Amino acid sequence: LQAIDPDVLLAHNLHRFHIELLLQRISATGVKHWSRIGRLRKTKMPTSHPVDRGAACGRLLCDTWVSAKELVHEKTYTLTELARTRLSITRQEIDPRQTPAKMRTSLGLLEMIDNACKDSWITFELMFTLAILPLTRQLTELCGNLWIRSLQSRRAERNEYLLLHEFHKKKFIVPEPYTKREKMRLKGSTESSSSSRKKAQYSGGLVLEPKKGFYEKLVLLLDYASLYPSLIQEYNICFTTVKHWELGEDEIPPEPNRNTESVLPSVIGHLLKRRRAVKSLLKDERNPDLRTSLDIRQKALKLVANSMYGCLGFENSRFYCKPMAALITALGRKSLTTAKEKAEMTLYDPPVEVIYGDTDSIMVHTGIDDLAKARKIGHEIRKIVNKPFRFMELELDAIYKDMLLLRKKKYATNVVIERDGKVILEREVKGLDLVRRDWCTLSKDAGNVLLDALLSGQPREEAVAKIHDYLTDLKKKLTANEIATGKFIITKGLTKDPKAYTDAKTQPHVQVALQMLKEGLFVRSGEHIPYIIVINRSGGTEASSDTSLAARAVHVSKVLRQSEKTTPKEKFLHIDIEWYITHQILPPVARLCEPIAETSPGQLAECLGLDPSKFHRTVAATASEDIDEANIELDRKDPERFSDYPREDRLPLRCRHCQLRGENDENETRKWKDIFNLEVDGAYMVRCHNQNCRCGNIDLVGDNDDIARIMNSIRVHFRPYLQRFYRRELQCDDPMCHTRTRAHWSTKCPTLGCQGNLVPMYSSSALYQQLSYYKSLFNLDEAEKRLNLERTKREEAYQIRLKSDSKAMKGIDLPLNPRDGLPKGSEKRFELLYNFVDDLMHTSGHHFVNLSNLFAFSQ
DNA sequence: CACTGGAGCGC
DNA sequence: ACGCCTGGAGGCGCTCCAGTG
Repeated sequence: LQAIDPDVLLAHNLHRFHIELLLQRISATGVKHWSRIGRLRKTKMPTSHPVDRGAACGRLLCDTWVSAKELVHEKTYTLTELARTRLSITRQEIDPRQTPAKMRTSLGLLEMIDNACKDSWITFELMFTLAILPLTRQLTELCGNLWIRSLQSRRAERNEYLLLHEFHKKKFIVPEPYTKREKMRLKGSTESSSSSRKKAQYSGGLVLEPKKGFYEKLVLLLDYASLYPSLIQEYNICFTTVKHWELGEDEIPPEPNRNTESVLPSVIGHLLKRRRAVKSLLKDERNPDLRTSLDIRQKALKLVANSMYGCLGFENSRFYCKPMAALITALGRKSLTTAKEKAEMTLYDPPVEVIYGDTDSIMVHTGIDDLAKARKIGHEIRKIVNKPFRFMELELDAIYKDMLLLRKKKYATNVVIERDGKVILEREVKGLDLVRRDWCTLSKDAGNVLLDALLSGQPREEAVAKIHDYLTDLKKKLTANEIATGKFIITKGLTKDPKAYTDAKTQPHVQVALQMLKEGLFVRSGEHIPYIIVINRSGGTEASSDTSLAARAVHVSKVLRQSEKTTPKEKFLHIDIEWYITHQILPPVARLCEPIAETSPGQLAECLGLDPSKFHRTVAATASEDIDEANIELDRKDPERFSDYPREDRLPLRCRHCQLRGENDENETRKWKDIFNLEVDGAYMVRCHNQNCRCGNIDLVGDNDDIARIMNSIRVHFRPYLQRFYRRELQCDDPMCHTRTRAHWSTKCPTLGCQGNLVPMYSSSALYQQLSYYKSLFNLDEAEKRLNLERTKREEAYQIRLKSDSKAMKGIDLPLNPRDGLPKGSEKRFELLYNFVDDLMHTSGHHFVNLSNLFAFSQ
């Protein structure tokens, strides 16, 4: 070191391992001048945190482990894995326990040296591939902090320095950071709770309720470019404009005055402006070296701009400001909501639908296949949303050919990419089990096969058949032991040192880590443990679930090694195939197939050779679509819920004069639906549609005779529902079991071997639903509200179009008020009918009957 | 069944 | 004024699992 005097020290895990190791060996072997590791003459060797204590000051410390974690997303960050994914190099690993043996022979020693050299080169290449030095240098130049700190990826400190310089330049006095004692006092002796993540301090981004399902028409992805930075600019959010010092706890500050430009928005604006400039340079640059360096510049500018918000919410930051962070997220939620509303306000045929959205994006189902048309819709929505903003910009980010939307933050799509006039599809999977490292490869393979089948564009039946075949075949291979051991590996990360876990005995990866420690291996927080679940070794001959899961987890190397040398002691390790099928394959597979009507968890389980009756509820319980009692109150407030009420449950009425009714004929039905659903053309709801009717297209609710007749119709129509309810028949909720019974002493299915639960075939809530439907037919107040809402929506949409588009839509229909078309006295009669149904509901008391409460005594 | 800690995603 | 010691560095939202009482 003294001779070379390097500027940079480089290693994988340098910060947490090599420096400490070097110092330790120096002191153990008594090497003099330890401080030559750095460039300052120091007398005392630091006892802990040598990097922070400046043991190597004067040199840059580049740790590829730290940098890779910040710069790229990987499953694990071992040198081996990074070499594989980033450099396509297969790195040879040496078990540290083999080291002493290798050191004893010259061949072994040579092997070790060779290995160490190769590792050095790999690390070196990795550093260049990730462009660690140029990028951190850019960040440092931007923010004015120390380069070595950028290499430690301390984002909060970077932001701190950027703001310090900026405020200093503008002659502001900046806040002193809190001392440790002050922090303690502020927190009011809140216990340290070192474990995992704290509870959220304020609310964050909005996630729209996904309309789950499988979409086969084009879906648009629209999102705000750099939402939080542009919000800061748009609303002039700054330490000087947000009155954060006047607020109570958990109060969201009012929007600041937008007419001045304050420090923070100008800093952000500056960053974004520079980035745009660099990007435009990049566009025309042909020299590949300059291109990479420009690309790094723009990436650094983006990183800094994007991390500003995060640091406002970071308690230990000098510029910590919870109210500002809370205001930014609140405005973000508002922006997302307005984007959604404006998108739905458009008038397309078929109407577009916002099916999902997360924080800064909305996904719009167009219902069409025409790419050009869909793109046009996207740009129109974009225009409408962006209209009022100065800085914020909604962009059409992608178009999906089809989409499987399972839950919040969990979906798979085929992205449409146009290259040289040709359309290519690219799979994108977000949040599903198969992108998570805590599922074994076997499980992910299955997931991928399923997605391939479902998103292939082939008919559903074929796809489902393929899936069933695949699972059946998989089961066969599993029982025949034809699957490689590697496919069973599950990986989990340690968030703290293995010994620090309070519930160590329930966590497989912690158990394995503890075992590794016992065997003299080096394991600590941040590492990822690969393990396999085996059959209980303590001699259990039958069920493998005798022992807890954690106790049956074994490190991969143990299982792998036993296949090489077959010592009888280690042959005890049998992979628990049954557990893998029931816990690693079936649940993710069942979740993927949830929106697919052509199959069911029971059928999937059967393919895997399992008793289907045991797995009817493998899909998360929340997936239940039953309307439970608690939701009734909520449902009542939603007048639109009857717009697609099943045809067979709708009330058929005849016109007194022409006997027109619309039960069978498609067109007629549609008309009648319009009549009774008080839809957009509300004025027609009480009129006969028969052009030649002698009623003269007047009203169906014309006089008291009509009232009596309609009441009677309702009574007659309702009777079968009531009877069905009182029959109290129960059926098994397992789709494979067809048991029906009137037994009510137990909720368990009486059929032998079936694990299902009995549920009412016609529940009290279904009955309530039916009554609510009748009611909705005659609720003029609700109808009026809805039509008014629709009217304002259309008017606004019209205005927007008028402004944004010179040739505005012609003949835009504004909905009428339902009361406008009512003949004299009809309003009164509607009220009578409404009250009639209301009475029916109350007198019969069906609106809150709960079967399980009713029969609770008998359980 | 409700609840918790832990993990690992999405944005 | 100086020596000595310690400890950790972006946010929240959302499943999903295993275990507990």
